[in-house]
Formats: sequence, structure tokens, C-alpha cells
Amino acid sequence: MSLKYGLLGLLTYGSMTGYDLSLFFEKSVNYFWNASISQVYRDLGTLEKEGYVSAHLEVQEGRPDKKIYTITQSGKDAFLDWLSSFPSNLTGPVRNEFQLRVFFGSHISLKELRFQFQRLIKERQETIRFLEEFKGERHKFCNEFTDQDKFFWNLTGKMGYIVAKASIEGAEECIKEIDEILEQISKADDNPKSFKS
Amino acid sequence: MSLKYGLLGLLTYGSMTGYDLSLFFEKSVNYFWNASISQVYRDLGTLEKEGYVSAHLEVQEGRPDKKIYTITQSGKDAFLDWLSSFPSNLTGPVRNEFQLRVFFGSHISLKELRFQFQRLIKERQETIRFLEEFKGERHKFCNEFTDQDKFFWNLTGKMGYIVAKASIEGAEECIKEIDEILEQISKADDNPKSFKS
DNA sequence: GAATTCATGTAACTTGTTACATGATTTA
DNA sequence: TAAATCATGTAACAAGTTACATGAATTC
Repeated sequence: MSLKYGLLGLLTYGSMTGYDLSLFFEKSVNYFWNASISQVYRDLGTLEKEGYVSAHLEVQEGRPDKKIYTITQSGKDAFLDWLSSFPSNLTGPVRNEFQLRVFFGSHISLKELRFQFQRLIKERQETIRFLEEFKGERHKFCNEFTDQDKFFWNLTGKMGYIVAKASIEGAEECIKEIDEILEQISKADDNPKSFKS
Repeated sequence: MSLKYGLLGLLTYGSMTGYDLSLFFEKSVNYFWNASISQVYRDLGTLEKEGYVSAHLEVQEGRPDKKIYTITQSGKDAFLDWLSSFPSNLTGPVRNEFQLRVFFGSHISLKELRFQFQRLIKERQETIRFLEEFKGERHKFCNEFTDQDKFFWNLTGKMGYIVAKASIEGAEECIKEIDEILEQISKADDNPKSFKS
């Protein structure tokens, strides 16, 4: 999916600059959607050409002028078309580099792999911290947020929390299995499986 | 991350054609890594230019000749460098289209959103079915698989299983919350929150 | 007779990342 | 005095998708 729909969606809450949009991404939906600032600007340009957003300048002194983007009717239509569509792969991208690395685990030592699982746990713990810290605080970034929006934000948070918790549990179980083999190795140097410790 | 390391990794198990590689992806690691056939061919070309793989032709009659790729020493080195490195984002891509759609849930009806959660559940159930069906069967695709590789495959399976289960649980909880509001709406038409049923 | 499998790719396009450039103001 | 913030982008590159092209053999 393209970043465009994310931009259009945020612009339904109110007009914003490219800078605002990228801050919004970074500080709110960042745990499931990130956007690099240069791509935001490029895609806003495309959206403008397509007529999905319009822009006007706000002159400032001592700072570059603000270019404020507003979603147009055809932009709203395109956004709603996307939102109510049911694409074949709705659950998100398939690619998971971590899983691929585990799959190739026989090429590194068990201790190295164990360390990577621990890093995964740390990252997911940070996600959880982010979600807890952020509960109900996103009105900082957009005043247009209503109780309804809060409800949907909380649903994403709930999903994110449960999946992050599960990742941690899964990683802990994997570490347990690794430790069992490490113990076997330390007990008997003539072990049959000959894993790299 | 680039597909290249996935290709190099699979080629450590044995020499293969581009066609074999794309079949391998599709029928084994597909639940956490997919690859389009055209990209496989293109990246194999790049890898050959870079000296990470070498190729030789196997002439066939009635069928196009096979171009069999073999990983070189420098390819193995590059693969191991990647595998033992610790990139900033090891846990996989951040983008999750499903979460973004939920975030914008106020723009569609609760019934539509409920339906999307049910679709998520179905997709994750299929992942689980795939993982159960596939346990220990990947030697179909590569005879070089050892007990050690089986162990690491099982770790990816364990992670995938736990996360898929959690997604289903999360989605069910979200559906519960949606249903509570739908009930409120059906009981009182003058509800204060005025959600779209 | 139509679809699938085997086996190769090219071309055009979209999407995402990284590095660079500008330049005043504010904070540490 | 160095850095971060505000605010705009461009250019080059890397990665991923979709459509197209070839053509025999096999399966439904």
C-alpha cells in the first residue's frame, strides 16, 4: 500500500503541512506506520497533481513559508474507496527479517541467536512502553480528535499490545529451547547434534 | 532488507535455478517472506555481477535450459556478514496496513470494520493451518536439510504460531468491543456517541 | 480445448531510503 | 558554540510489483 492513503487519512482531521504530517506519523502511528519526511513531500506533490489535495502558502518571517495542504472532495472519495475496499492482503506485509534470520540460524552460533531473541524482546518491550505512555495522549497532535477516534485508536493499541506481548512470550520460549541445547552441550562435549554453542 | 540475502541463504543449502528458488519461497518461508519471480531473476542477475553467485547452464530438450546458480565463497561471506550483523530494525517492517485501517475506522461503519476483523481472523487461521500442515515437511524442497535446520525452522514456526494466535485473540477482543457499541446503538437510538452502525 | 507446469527473462512503474542543500531561530 | 527545531525540497538509488513475451509438455 502507498503512503498516500495515510496522508489523505490524516488530512481528513484537518489541514496540515508536510512537516506536521511527518511529525504526526513519528509521534503517533509510528508503531505500525512510519514515513520518511522526503517521501511525505514527494507524495504530497503527487497528490496535488492528482487533485486529491490543494495547497496554499502561509507567509512567515524568519522561517520558510508554510505550505498548508487541504484534502479535496475527490481526495476524500479516493480515501473512502481505499478504506472500504477489501484487498487480498489486508493483514499487512509478509516480510519479517527476524524470522528469516532465525530460519538461517544454523549458520551462526546459538549464543548469537539467543542474543538476537533478547534484542527482539527489548524492542517489543519498548513498543509496549510507547503504547502505555501514549494512551489518550494523541490529541496533542490534532485537536479534531473525537471520542470516536479515541475508540479506534484504542483498538489499534489493543491489537499492538497483544501482539507485542505474544512476541515476547514466543521469544522467551525460543530462548528456553536454545538454553536446553546449550545445557546439553555443556554437559556432554560428545553430544550427537553438534550445534555451535 | 533486500531479497538478496534470502536467496544467498537458500543457496547455502544447494545449487538451484531461479524457478526453484521462487517455488521454495512460495511453499516454505512464504508465511514470513514472499518473493515475486521476476525479482528473483533480477536479483540473481545482480548477485552474479557482484560475484556472489556463479551460474552454469543445463541443456534440456523440449524445455528451456536450466540456469543453475551456485553460491561463491564471497557470497557466503556476504551472507554471514549480514546474518551476524545487528541492524537497527531487526524485528521486521513497521508498516501494518490493517492497523492503519482500524485507526481510520471512524470513516466507515462499525459493521464494515467488524467484517475486516473477521477477515483478519480467517487469514491468521490459514497461517496456523499452514504451519501445522508444514511441520517437518520442508525436506521436499531441499534434501540438504539437517536436524539442526529442522530445529531452526521449528523456532520460526513457534514464533509464527504464537503471534498468529495472539492476533486472533486480539481481533476477537476488538470485535467484542465493537459488538458492545452495536448493542448500545440497537437498544437506544438516541445514543450519545452516535457511531455509524 | 483450456489451464497449468516448467523455465527464462524484460520493461515500466511504484514505493521506500539516504544523502544533500538552504537558512534563520532557539535551546543546551 | 554546537545542536536541535522549523520548513522546504531534489537527486540518486534500492527494492518491490505488474504486465508482458516465449513455447513445449502435461493435465483437466
